[in-house]
Amino acid sequence: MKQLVKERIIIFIQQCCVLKLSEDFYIHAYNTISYFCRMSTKKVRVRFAPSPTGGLHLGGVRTVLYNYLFAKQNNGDFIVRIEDTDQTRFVAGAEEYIFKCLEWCGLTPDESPLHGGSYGPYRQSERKENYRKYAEELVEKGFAYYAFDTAEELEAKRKEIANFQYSQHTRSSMKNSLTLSAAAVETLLNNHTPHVIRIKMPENEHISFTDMIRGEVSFNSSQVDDKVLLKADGMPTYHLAVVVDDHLMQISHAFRGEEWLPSAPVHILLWQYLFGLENMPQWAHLPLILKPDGNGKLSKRDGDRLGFPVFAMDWTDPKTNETTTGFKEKGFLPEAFVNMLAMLGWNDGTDKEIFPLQELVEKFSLDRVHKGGAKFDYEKAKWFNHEWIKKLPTANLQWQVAGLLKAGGIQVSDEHALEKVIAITKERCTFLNDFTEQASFFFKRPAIIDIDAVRPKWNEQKNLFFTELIRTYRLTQFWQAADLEKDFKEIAAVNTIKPGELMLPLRIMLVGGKFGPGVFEIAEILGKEETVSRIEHVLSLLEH
RNA sequence: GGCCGGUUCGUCUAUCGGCUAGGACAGCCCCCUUUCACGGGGCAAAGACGGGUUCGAUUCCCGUACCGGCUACCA
Repeated sequence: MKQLVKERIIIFIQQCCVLKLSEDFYIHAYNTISYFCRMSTKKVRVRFAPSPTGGLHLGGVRTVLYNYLFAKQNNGDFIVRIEDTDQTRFVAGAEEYIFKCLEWCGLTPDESPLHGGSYGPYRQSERKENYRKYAEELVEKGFAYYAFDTAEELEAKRKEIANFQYSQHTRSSMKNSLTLSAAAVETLLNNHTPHVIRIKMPENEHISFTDMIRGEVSFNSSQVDDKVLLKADGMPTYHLAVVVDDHLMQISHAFRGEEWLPSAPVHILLWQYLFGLENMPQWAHLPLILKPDGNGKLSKRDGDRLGFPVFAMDWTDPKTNETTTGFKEKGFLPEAFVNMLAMLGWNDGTDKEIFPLQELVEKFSLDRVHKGGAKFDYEKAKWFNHEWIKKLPTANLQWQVAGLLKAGGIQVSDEHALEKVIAITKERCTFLNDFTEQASFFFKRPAIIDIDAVRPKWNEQKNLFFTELIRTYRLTQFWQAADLEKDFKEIAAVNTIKPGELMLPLRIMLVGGKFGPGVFEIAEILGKEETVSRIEHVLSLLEH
């Protein structure tokens, strides 16, 4: 059935050609129709292809996210392929780190070096043998050539000619299989002379494709240089590797950052030469995430400079031993981090901003992804986190807060109390780490008491009030916030002191500082003994 | 410089030719709250510019400006 439709479409296209419609029309119609043909037949397979050279940038995580959302929405596979073709940039631990970040975000790959799959290996360094034959096939077909120029020679050229590019305009003056005799090339090759394989960009050819986000994008091949496909060390460059592996791994849709747009014509040509355009994945070039101030791509340095994380998790550079704080360690919830990233360049068309991952899977659509880059707004990121802390059920926060308190030397034994504490403090926590300040005093008498907030206005009358309060609290049968407040106000009235004069002292006695939830709610959770004891303690401090 | 892409409040964005241009973050003010928050209400704040097309352009087209990306045997 599908085959039949396909054949009819081809006939239609041929008729269009007979009608002498413009070439652009033909190309566009072909792209569109072949896209639909593939959509109906091919399983959705997407890939995130990071280069393990350091911390995982938030832009990278967003690319992962969009890949993931698209795959899951279409019952497809999400693959992680490690692009480690540059051996000079190998960084120990970077790969493991990437997977830890993905795990934290809850974006689990279906296939990867860690998760397995039937299209492995998933590290390009382990697929080295694959690439040379494709590069040589291109040479044989006349679409590529050997180049023997040394690094020094190239550097000299660049010095000599401003904006030098190895291209159809300059290749005739270089040392390559197009300028050298066949015998000379043969000799050089036999002598294992270091060489690369470069694509031979055709002259004045119109190259275009339909980007899922930007629509039709076109280039003229004369403007594109002869990119290296296979390096002297036998490793492929990104250009060759991405095409070969996307083909071998049956990738149906390829998402990547906008910075790749200029090299798209190289990839398209490679697809055309090697595997056929009809098998090429659909491209989507994602908008960039920009610096909040000034301009340009957001970088790790901007985070350092402006005081916010850029990496998903803490990253320690193995060379300098320097650690860069990540969103996780800063106190972000993965739900909030993912939600925030999703909204940086996408929306569902309504005013809704808070989305759990599952809902993103359902609602995500590429045609609602923005074309323009977005400046990163840390304030908004914090807002997302705050919203998620408030939204998440207490139970989901409990173990994390317990961990935080434990790190601060507080072992929580009363789970029920912790639950109550989280419930009444979470609205004032922007970061998970804020729970340390907001919750600690419930379980441990405050080490620092802001006595100066009380002392200036302290007097004997107040002293008597609190003494009486202690007496009353000791005797009370009901230890509920409402009752405690009632008793408090009654005693205040009898002593003719405004409750307002006494609330802050009580807060300081129980909390240590001017923060926290309602003071009687705090007392309720602290319990009779602890509340009375803390009041007595501060009272004794005030006597001196 | 060349090529490619982009351009709505300070920021993220809505609008798929009818706009008194909506929402959110941040800012400011008020209410609630005898802490800090949460919450509620309000204020201020935008279509880069110039041409077309159209009864009507933020929306479509073309220029210009500006911003960004790329221009490595890095990804």
